[in-house]
Amino acid sequence: MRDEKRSIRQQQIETAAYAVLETKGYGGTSMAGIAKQARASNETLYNWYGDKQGLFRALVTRNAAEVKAHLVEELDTDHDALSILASLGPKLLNLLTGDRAVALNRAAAADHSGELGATLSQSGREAVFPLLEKVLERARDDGQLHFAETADAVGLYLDLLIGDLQIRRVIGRQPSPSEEFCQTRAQRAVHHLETLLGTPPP
Amino acid sequence: MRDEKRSIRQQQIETAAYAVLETKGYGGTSMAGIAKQARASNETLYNWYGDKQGLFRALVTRNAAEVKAHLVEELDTDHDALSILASLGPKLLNLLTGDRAVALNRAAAADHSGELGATLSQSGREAVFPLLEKVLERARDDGQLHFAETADAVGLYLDLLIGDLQIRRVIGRQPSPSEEFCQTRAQRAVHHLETLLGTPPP
DNA sequence: ACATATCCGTAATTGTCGTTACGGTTTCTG
DNA sequence: CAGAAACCGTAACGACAATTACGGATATGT
Repeated sequence: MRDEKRSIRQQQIETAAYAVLETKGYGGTSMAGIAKQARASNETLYNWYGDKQGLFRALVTRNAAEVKAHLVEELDTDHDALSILASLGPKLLNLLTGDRAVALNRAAAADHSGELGATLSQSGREAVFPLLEKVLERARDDGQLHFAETADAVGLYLDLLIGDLQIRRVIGRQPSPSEEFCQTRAQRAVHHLETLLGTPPP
Repeated sequence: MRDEKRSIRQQQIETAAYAVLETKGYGGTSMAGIAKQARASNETLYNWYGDKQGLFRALVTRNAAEVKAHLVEELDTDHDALSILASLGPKLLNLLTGDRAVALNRAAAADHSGELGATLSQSGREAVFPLLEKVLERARDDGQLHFAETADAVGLYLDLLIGDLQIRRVIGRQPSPSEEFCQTRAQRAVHHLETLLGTPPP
């Protein structure tokens, strides 16, 4: 009962942190600003998260957990592999180029210690990667795709899906993509993947 | 004679700025730090560049000019289009993921005004794009590639070439790629482009 | 209801940054 | 060579951020 309240409050604080981050940018985000936005006190922020970096670490890890949960949900079906990719791709693309992910990437870019970047990557790309490996290997078992190195195939898929969209989002040169855009782009990625890996090498 | 000295001094100052930027990160880069590293005075920095943003704008535009110069040099040959891509790709990839470009992208990510990002993109991707369009259209004229929308083809090439390498570099999760890595990755991009666009649609 | 731990609002502390100002020195110009 | 202009080194100023501290309010457990 006690813990639930705290958990709710943390959600509120982290939501407030995103709000400040998305409107004022990383440089303009201060602990005091987050506290005011959340109607919380400085003391609470420091008691709960230790320091500024700790707060952002919490944002990153929680976000990553949510991303992974979304994807695992999609994965635990017995649909055929390529149709899994078709439904998973848009969701993944949407998550990776959404406002929250972009704000976190900006924070990681500004963090010279590299810790945020490491956390973001470990719980982002490096958590999604093995899931995609499973999907693509299932596709290979079904004879839909042919490749030798699973990691290369996953890398190719991610290149086709994400491309340089994320970096362009991060430097502010690309608006948040629409749902349809993610749809068509994910379809294109699967289509190209089929063309490139659909026929066995001689 | 006066201008030459100033130009040399500006080079030194901007080199110093990169040095600080690459070792201390964007957040740790101050005007005073750059001045000290360049053995210049604060006053000179402000007289020449106006303010901090002006200095970074100068870095971005000068960097972009150099990138474009490198590429145009490559382009003004009469080699066949795909072999131009083969020699241009590694160079482009090297420039985009090199330490300087990464530092600038981090600066752009931290700049909430979006101005640096706009300048970086306009003089980077948006300057390279038309050059690549010319190359791909030459390939189409020669019957090597087939596509309807030139912009889509260029986008596909860039996705295959760059992928999410840049964003991973920017968040500190990917070391600066080696020359050979850029070579093989660029070759892979051309190879896949040929597979995807090499045969005319029905 | 009471004692206690927690939280809010606010202020203090300390440090840094962007920007401006200034005396001394070097460099150009005529 | 004299005067002017530009540049260096350093300091000053105001703003703001991270972090800590504290009194009053609020919720918690008994």
